[in-house]
Amino acid sequence: MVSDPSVPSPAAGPSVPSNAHKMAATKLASVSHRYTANRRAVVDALLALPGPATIAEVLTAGDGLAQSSTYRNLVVLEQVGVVHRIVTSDDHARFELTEEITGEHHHHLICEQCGTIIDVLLEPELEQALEASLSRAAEANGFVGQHHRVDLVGACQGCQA
Amino acid sequence: MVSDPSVPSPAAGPSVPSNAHKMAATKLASVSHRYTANRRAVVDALLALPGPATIAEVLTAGDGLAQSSTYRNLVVLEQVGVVHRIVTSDDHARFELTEEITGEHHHHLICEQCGTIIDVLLEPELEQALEASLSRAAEANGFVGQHHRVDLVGACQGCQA
DNA sequence: TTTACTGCAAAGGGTTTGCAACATG
DNA sequence: CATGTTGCAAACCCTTTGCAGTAAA
Repeated sequence: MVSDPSVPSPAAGPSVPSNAHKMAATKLASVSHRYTANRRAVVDALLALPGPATIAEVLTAGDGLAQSSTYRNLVVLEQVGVVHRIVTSDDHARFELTEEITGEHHHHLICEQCGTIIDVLLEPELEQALEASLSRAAEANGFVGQHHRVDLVGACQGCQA
Repeated sequence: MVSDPSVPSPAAGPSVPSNAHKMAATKLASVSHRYTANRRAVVDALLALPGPATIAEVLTAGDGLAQSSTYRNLVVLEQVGVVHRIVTSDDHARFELTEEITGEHHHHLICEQCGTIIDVLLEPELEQALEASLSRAAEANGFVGQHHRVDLVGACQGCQA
C-alpha cells in the first residue's frame, strides 16, 4: 500500500548515494569508459532531484555542464545501465537513475498537463501477479520481456483545473 | 490469462468498426468539428492496422493523405477522444483508437529495438487490483488519475539476437 | 601516446504552423 | 457566408553530431 508508512519510501536511503558513484564507475570501467567529473555531476544531479528530471533540470543542478556533453553522457550512462530515459507525450525526455543503482523498483504518476512525474510503489504481491501475467502475454506473442512499466496518467496537484 | 482463448481477443469485433465512425462523427460534432473524408480515412487506417501505427503507416494505408493535415487531424481526433497517441523511446509517435472507440482495454508489449507495439490483455482481477492500488497512490500524492498504462518492454520475435 | 572526453557551433529530423484556397454546415 | 479544413512549404525545437582541443589511462 503506497500510503502505508511500513512500506519503504521511494526516496533513496542514505547509504545508496555513496554506492551509486562506485557502481557507476565500475559499470563505465567495464567498457573502458571513464567516470569523469561531468558524469559524476550528472549522477549527483539525479540523486538530488526528487524524480525523473529533464535535461534543463540536470543542467541547472549541475552548474556549468555543457548541454551537448550532458546529452552525450546521458547516452553513455544509459548504455551501461546507470541512467534510464523516460519519454512521455511531453516535449522533453526525462532521466532517472536505474533501479539497479537505486535498489528500488517503482512506478510513475505522470501529469498530462505539465509532464511532472512522481515515483510511487506498488504492493509486492501485485508486482508479482503483474510480472507473471505479462510473462504469459510475452510468451504467447514470441516476445522476450525485459522490464515492465506501470504509469498512472492524470493531473498533478498543481495542474488540477 | 492472455493465452487463454476464452478471453476476448484484442482484435476489434466485427460490430465495432461501423460504430467507430458514428462515434467519431458525434464526438467531433459536439465541438463543431467535421468528420471529413480525410478524418474517416485516418480512422479506417487505424481500424485496419494491427496495432498502434506510425504516421508513415497511416499515410500509406490512407493513400493520398497529406502529412501535415494528417498530423493536424490526429491532434483533433486525440482532443475529442477518438485517437490515443503513444510515445516511446522510438523516434516516431504511434497512434491507436481509444478504448472508448474500440470498447476494449488492453496493454502493450513494446520492442526496444524496432519500436513495434503488440496489444495484449490482462486478467480482469489483476486490472482491478492495479486500479485500486494506483488510486491509493494517486490520492496519497494529491494526484487525480485518468487512466493507467502497463507496458512490457523487451524484444519482439524479429529483433531477438 | 593512445583513446576517451569536452564544448562550441552547426546540422538533423519528426512535428508544427502560416497562409491562401477550398469545402462544409 | 461564416467557419472549419486542406496542402504546400517553411519554421520549430529538442536532440544529435563534426570537429578541434583537452585530459585521463
